[in-house]
Amino acid sequence: MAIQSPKGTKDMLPQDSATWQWIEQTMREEAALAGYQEIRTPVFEYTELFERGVGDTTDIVQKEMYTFLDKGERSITLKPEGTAGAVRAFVEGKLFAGALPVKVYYLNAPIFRYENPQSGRLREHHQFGMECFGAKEPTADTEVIASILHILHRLGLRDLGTHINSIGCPVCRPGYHQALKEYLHQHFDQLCPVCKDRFDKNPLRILDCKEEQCIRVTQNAPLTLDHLCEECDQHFKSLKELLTAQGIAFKVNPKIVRGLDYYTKTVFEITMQTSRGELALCGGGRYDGLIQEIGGPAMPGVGFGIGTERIIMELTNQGIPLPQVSVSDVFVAHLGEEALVPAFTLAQALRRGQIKADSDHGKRSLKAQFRFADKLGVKLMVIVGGDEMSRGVVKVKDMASGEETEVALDQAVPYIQAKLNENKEEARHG
RNA sequence: GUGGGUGUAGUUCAGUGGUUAGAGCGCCAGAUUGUGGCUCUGGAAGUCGUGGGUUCAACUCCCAUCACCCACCCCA
Repeated sequence: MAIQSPKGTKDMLPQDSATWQWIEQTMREEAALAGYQEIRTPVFEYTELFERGVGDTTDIVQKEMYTFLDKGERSITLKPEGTAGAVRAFVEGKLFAGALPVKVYYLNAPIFRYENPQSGRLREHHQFGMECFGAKEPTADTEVIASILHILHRLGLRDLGTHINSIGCPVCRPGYHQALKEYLHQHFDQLCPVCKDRFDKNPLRILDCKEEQCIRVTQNAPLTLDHLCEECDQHFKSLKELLTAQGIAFKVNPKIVRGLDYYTKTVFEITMQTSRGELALCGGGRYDGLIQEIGGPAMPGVGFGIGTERIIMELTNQGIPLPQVSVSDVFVAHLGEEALVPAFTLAQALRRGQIKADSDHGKRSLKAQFRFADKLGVKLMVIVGGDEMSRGVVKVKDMASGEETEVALDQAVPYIQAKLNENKEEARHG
């Protein structure tokens, strides 16, 4: 049996590369417009980074990390999310000492979580993320939300849900936890077994449970929004105003909790509709305590991560046409073995002339070369045959019109350049 | 971790115990002796996931096992 890719991983095959590159290009451009620069951090980090950053009571840390000991007995973990690594690099690179805020993005960083794969869920997936370090104002929250929505809009996606919430800060959270636990305690018997377990460890997570019995209990549970301190309340109000002023439609969803412990104040999700309900495309929020937790100065931050595979899933769901790129614009066919090298040489010359050109490496029949070239989607076919070679010419055939022209071999490159430009012009005006 | 489904040609799939396991698409060739798409004709291509069992006979029934897909939980 042939070796397969590991469970939950997926190859990006050549037929998908144009789609990925198009998405990446859009992300780069939109991030640059907002003043974000690229950052790349290692695929693996010391496990402690995620235990401290993401939080050791979260599902991610407790059961979903790819953790192993390296040969030096150090505990290593493959990135289960993008923010902690970016924050670590920000602190280690002492970027906090320079001009603030520092705004960075990471492009399709591989993210690993040990889960059972299914539709829209992989063990390795890729995330684009934007992080703004050193700005506590809600304009920063608005900026990152607006950027990702612009990206999704430019890709052609519509009807996505933007959900926001505020989960408070270390000032207001203890009071909220107490209120929530008091409430849940009265209905403890009605909770699902998993949530009974969560009660002590992470009561906030119970709000996110989808078990019917728990939804019934949590319907009337106290909300973080009703227990915000003055500062958090103002921040959230201001965020809502800013979003509205930017023309961004959103819904306040007081049940959004997020699966990472570092969030403070703003949390948000951008969701898509699937046959099985809503699925998060993008998740993010504010993390005003994280930079300090990781050993940096007390400094606020806000950002998000978005899964590229899920973007592609949604592009497909919405039937949005994906970019098709012709592999080659010109194919140089040889006729007879003696023409093989001259055809190859001409293809090389075309490439030096900035033309995407290809030729046959084998001894295929002219017909087979035509069929192959047709599948590549070439615009022009060049035929190098014995008859033409003896007269120092080649034939150039326009694949769309079928029209054939004889061209002197030493004029072939400029002729083809001109011909392709002409076609391009026609396409633009037609 | 728990439950459901599916494994047959390169691929998508048909095939409910009985000759030599089929089809569409793809691939190769011919019709067109130097020309693609459309059409027609022909051809190559299979350890029927793997291991065991029942049977005169197994792709088909039974058991085990592996892989993949889907769902729950949680998330991107």
